Amino acid sequence: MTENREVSPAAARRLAEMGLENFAPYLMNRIMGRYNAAISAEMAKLGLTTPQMRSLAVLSVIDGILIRELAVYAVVQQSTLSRALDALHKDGLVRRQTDKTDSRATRVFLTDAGRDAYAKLWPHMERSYDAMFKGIDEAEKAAFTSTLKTMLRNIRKHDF
Amino acid sequence: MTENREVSPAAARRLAEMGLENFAPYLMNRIMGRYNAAISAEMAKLGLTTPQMRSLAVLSVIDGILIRELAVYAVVQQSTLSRALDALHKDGLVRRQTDKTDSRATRVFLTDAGRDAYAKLWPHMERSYDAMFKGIDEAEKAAFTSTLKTMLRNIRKHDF
DNA sequence: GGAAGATAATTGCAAACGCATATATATTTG
DNA sequence: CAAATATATATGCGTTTGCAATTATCTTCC
Repeated sequence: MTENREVSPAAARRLAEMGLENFAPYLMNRIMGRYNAAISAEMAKLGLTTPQMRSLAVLSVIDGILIRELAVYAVVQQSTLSRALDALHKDGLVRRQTDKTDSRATRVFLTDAGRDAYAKLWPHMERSYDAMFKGIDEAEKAAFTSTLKTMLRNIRKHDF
Repeated sequence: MTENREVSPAAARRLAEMGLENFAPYLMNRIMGRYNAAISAEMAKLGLTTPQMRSLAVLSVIDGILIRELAVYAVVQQSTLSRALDALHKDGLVRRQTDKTDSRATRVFLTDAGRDAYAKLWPHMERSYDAMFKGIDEAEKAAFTSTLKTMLRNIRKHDF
């Protein structure tokens, strides 16, 4: 059970040897592909794009966040986010406000209408979330989420 | 219409209550966002897009796969894949071949040059993979991957 | 304290994407 | 067995995306 071997280490195998179905990034892309497609199909009915719905979701947790931080949390490019916020603002769902101590920066806030839109959106996110974990007990789910947190800490470029 | 629930179950909480950092889809999107960005930055240097590199990776495991199956494995839309294969073919990395028993369908094969391209590509994928799991022991990694497999079975629309 | 460099957000533009449709072939059905 | 329906892939076209450049402000450092 040693981790280091003289020849190629356990992890250093080719994809074909370990099999696609044992390669976590492949599985995660497959799963998130489905999850995101399901959500965005629902969102399209409400007239929201993925960056828009992610912005609303993040803002429901951290209101008044800086745009550059929102881009990280929502996992969208800042230029894309900028345009998504334009659309959300035009629909009256968010408002932008220049930061008090740094006038280059902008904070984004949900309006009441934005909170209503999020309230419509969340049940869909929750349904997909529950579908993902169907048949997985709380202990396994907790362990899984804990591993995810470690992984995010491993590869993130920001402190959050 | 499914199981009738008198009150909201434990999972039926709003995002703000559970916190973004405990919401698995958020964590997975963050992690895969970084993973995919890291890989695609490397791939750009080799002149490959994400659909192209995913096609090569899948073909390294399942050569001669049907295009519609490849689209599922690579998690790309079929129209996008069709164009990605055009590019790969133009570069001599894959070849298309009409299926023997169904002349509507096309199978895709790696050429020798395609296999070489994949050989250059894999070390980058592997490095990111190892980075993700840094500090996570084999048992935890195995449990995590096992949960992923269950999740994929839960939400996939195909038998593979 | 002012020039040089860093950072925040936006925007122009070309490339990539996805939906809907087209084309060809298979399968089902009356 | 011909017509209707389904499936596999490709493509036309409008939308979205991402890179790079822009504008504005802040920070550093000589």
